[in-house]
Amino acid sequence: MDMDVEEASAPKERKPVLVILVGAPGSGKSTFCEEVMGSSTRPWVRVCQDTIGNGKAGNKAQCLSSATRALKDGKSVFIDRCNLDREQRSEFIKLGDGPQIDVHAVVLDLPAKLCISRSVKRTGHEGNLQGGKAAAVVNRMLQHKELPKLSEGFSRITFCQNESDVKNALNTYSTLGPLDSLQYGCFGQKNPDSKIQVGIMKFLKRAEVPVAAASRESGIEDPTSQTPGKNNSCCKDKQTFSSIPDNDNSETKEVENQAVGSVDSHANQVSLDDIPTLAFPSISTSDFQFNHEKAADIIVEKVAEFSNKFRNARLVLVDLSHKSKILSLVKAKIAGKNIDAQKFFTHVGDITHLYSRGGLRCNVIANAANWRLNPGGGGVNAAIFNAAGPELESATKEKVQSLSPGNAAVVPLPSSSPLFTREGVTHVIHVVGPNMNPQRPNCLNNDYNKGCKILQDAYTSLFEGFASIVRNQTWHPVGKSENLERKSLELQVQSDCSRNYFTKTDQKSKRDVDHGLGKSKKYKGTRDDSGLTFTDSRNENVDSEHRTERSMTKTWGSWAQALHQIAMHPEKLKDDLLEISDDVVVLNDMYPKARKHVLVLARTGGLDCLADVQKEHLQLLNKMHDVGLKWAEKFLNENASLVFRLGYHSAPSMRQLHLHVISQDFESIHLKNKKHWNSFNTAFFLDSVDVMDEISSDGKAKLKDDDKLLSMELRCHRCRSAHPNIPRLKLHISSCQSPFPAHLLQHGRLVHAPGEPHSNVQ
DNA sequence: GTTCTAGAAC
DNA sequence: GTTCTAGAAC
Repeated sequence: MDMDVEEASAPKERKPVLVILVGAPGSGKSTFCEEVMGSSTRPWVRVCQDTIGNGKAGNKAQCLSSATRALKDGKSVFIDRCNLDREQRSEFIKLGDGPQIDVHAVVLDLPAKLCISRSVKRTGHEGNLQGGKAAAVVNRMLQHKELPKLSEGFSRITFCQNESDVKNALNTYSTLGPLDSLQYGCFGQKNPDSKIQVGIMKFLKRAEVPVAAASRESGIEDPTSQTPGKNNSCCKDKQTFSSIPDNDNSETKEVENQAVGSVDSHANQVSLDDIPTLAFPSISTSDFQFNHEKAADIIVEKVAEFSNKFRNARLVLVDLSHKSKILSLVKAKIAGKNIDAQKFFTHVGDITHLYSRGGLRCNVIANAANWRLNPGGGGVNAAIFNAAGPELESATKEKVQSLSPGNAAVVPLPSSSPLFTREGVTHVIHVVGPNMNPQRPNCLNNDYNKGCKILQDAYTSLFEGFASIVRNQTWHPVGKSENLERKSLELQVQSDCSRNYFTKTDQKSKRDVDHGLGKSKKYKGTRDDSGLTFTDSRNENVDSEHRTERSMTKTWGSWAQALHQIAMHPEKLKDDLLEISDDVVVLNDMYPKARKHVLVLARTGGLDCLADVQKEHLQLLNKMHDVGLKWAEKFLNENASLVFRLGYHSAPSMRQLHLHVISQDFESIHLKNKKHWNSFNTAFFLDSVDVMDEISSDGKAKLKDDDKLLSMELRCHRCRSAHPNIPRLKLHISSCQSPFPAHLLQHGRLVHAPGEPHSNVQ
């Protein structure tokens, strides 16, 4: 890297650092300064407003001039005052103008209770803030606090939210020698993962997995889940730092400051992560009882080794709890290393729900597997196998039978796996680490020489496996075992529609080619108005005849023909269809909008949509309904917590009458916009039972094809609460336990497992 | 149907 | 600056 060159050629320069402490009275600012100054080899000056007037309180101007003098003398400076709002900080930040001084913030964002109790207890405080009045002052100050952002002009911000964070920060600054400088960016905040620069995004677009990149949703946070009155400042801020000369970290980098208030919830995370990302649990430290300190050293070592090798990929260490020891250890150890905070960070959350619950997009996850590679045991292994469904088990078996400690195996996840559809995970990498637990096979009996070596090997294999995925996905993102349906469908339609290709898998590359060839003109409207007939034939050739009055409804684009082609020639795709009979074809929706989402496709020619359906088709509707029910019941046997709804879109986008059988969790990364949601959750969606009634009594269905329905506000399908955008809606529905509206509970509109309370569905 | 983009809206 | 939407492409 060019950094090495710089280090070799440019001698390190003595560079003062201006540290602006941010914290309420009692947060420990003065103690922090004193401790650092007591052990640092760097000359420090503490500028304290409480004592600057000859031991008595002074004013801001005095502080500013005192700090200026010290910085001129080449000394590093602590600004020891509360600095809780932006305005207070701004003038001090200006002292760092120019490249010669690094301006840092150290935020002592400790619980208010703690600050208050310290303030109340202390005597002889320099600022005379002690005893009873302290509580009121601290409370008032904290109500108005504004956490610092990089955009204010800081080159580094360290957030401390508990004593251990403070210790780490103390250590960082105490050991900062006169010639050292610290890495730029935000550290220690609860949600370090997050957005990446748009420019980088564009650059990455070509190298990504289509499904993982399918959505650009972000902003996942649910105001309804916040305690009212609590600080809900999930403010995001991006800042690009251009090169700063004479600094160890003089590369251009963009970092994000995500100041998080007192709400301690990973659900607050905001992410736009289309970059290849490996999420991995700590290997061997759980059930295999590997020493945490040693494991943390190895993680840091291996991350340092690999993270810089990845140009456009990220590694994320995941654990379930904020209290995770291994996360704290790694965070502490990584602080001193020169590792880009965007290429590696830690994340608190469930590795099987990183996207749906944490907003963190990871296309690859690592599994702390057992040597048999079976779903047994507990912890991460059981959770991942469970979440990925039987698909992972079979895909794993196909690939490898067993794995010895220190090794990893990459398994592409079939597209039918819930982890694929819901979370965008395309690969699972099984890793087996060393075992120190005598209750488990292959115990190393505390031999850490061997153990460390094996753990190092395990991480090497894991990261190399990830690297191979990243490399291979560059231009052929859909792997062999992934989404056969899509591929076949593409072939099918290509062969059948001689003029208009419907290529899905190939879309990206095709688009790129198109740029060179120029775009075809749009051809909606007149030219396309030839076309469709409605005889009862299955011969697609009838399409080129004339239209009858009943079907003046719609003009179908080339892309909308896929289902029609399947209905006409299901045998060509038989391996990818769930069921074929004389009347219907059943298939998985290519872009499922829920955990289970299948289509029951009518095979009758000329039946493009509900508008075309008449009394004569009643028997067919009944049949479609029965087949749909049968599949719903099959899925309910596998997972009794699901709830299904069967129905039609008033105005479908795809030609050929099809019944949606869709589970009501709507957990899918393919559900991306208002139209998607509203097409299943407004009157636009017509329940199959109602349609059959209407056809039976009136000979036609009451269509609700008003476009307004599709652009209606987003409301939860259970509790009817409104949500401002899709990410927030999804977050809400992932936990909403309200019963379904009464209307849906009637007339068999919802299908659930016998005995399963429909009000308590996941 | 999905994807991408630009520009509006926040 | 980020997020959302609409329009156009296929």
